[in-house]
Amino acid sequence: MNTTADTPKLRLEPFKVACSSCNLRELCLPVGLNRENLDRLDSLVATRRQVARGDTLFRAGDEFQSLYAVRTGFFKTCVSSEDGRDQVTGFQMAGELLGLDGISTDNHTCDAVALEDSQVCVIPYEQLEGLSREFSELQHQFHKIMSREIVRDHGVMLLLGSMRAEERLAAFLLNLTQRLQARGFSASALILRMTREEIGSYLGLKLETVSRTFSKFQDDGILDVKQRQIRILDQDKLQSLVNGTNC
Amino acid sequence: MNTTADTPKLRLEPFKVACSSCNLRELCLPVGLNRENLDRLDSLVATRRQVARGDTLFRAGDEFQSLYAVRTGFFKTCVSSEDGRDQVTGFQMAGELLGLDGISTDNHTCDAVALEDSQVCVIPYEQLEGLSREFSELQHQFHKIMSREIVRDHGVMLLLGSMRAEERLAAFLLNLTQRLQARGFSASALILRMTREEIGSYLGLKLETVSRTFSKFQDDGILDVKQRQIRILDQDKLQSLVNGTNC
DNA sequence: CGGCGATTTGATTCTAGTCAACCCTAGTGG
DNA sequence: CCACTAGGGTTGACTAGAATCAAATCGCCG
Repeated sequence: MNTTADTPKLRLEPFKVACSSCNLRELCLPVGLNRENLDRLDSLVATRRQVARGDTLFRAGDEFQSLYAVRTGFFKTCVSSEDGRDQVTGFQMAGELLGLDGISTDNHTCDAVALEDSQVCVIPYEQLEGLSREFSELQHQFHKIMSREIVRDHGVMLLLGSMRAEERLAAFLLNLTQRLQARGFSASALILRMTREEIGSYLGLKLETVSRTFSKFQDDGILDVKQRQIRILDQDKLQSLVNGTNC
Repeated sequence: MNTTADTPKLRLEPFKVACSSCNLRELCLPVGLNRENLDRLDSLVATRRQVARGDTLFRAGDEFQSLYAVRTGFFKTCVSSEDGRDQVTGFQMAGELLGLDGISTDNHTCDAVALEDSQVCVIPYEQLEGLSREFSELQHQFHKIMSREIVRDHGVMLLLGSMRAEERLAAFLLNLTQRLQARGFSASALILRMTREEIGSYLGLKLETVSRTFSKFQDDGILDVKQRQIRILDQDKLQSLVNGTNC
């Protein structure tokens, strides 16, 4: 969950930074594009946007115009029902796309909130459609990203529908560390960017239950928990909670 | 949930039936296509497949090659974790697409099982990508369908993460009748094609809880429940359960 | 230093899960 | 035609796990 977001250097980078030179290009939209096509994508993804911690990138109801690729920082997305209930539907880190929900009705259906000072690449959607008609690699990669989101959501449904609190938290932590590891961070230490309440909302638990479960993992020697700093002491035991291996 | 599936007439239709003459064209992939483009889509969606009740259209792990549009009948999709837990992720009726999950890894990630004798249109995916590069209406409609699936999944996450049993079942029934109504069926009477256990799996409840909740709705005068035949007696009360209006 | 939001922990309640028995209904075969 | 059976469904008694309510503590920021 550490990103380079908090190094002041980033702020001084030129406003335009090309996909072709982005260190996330192996994780983000450009996967599988050759040099020529990368250059064309660059011309599309021309602008960046800073989003300060706590600010929203977009809200439910906002007109949908662009997708956003997280460049640095960390986001949550949440939907809410008429009666005020709300549900965190995901946490997004560098290289992940935000805004796919907006395509269906031309309006966003969830809020995207920055959990730390963040920077996103703005991808005008109409232009993306246009470009992806021109070269199939981009088209295919974009479809894969949408499909992956669907598969991810099904995984969350499995978690919410059939796992107990400990299993949910274990699965959540393993998922986070896996994604962090893919970005070059440690697999065993992380700093949570979200509150217990946000974790709880994502996992379908109350914040007290999240807190208790962290404490239990600490007691069991699985984790070292210091507020939002987490160290995984026993990866195997965590994994076995998800698998149900030792139940 | 009544479709024309059980009229023997259908079986005698020619094997090829065009999207352009399909009565689902306002719900399915062809939305927004003009006549010329419809004809081109027809050439792509050339084959049908019958799936008998209880049979699988595809299984998790199967190679992904095609999407499927439900023409008649009713399906469920379910994912399962390594340890055997499984979760129904959706129920699909006429005009809805199956198989979107497969794009992400070129393998399906869930099982699609027919809950009644069904017929699907086979949409070869590579060809769909090709055609949607050629005309933007198809491309856009396809993207909308994927996005709608993501939005739908977020709704289910909200349901699983924050609703109580009664609210879940009420939301489920309202969603079903809404979709049936869009297909010309009654908004107040339906026949469930799935077992209590399958409903429970979808809603994150045990089958006993589903059964008890049906009974309670019956006692409260909200529903008339005769096995799988449901009649909605008090739509407003059902709606208010979802909204939390009268809690 | 004071205050606030976030977190932890304890005590209690309540919802849904578990286990078990029984009941329908449709389909089977004598 | 009817008894038999199996699978799905209902209901009851009890339990477990998470929610709720409440209080105390921590850590950060002005």
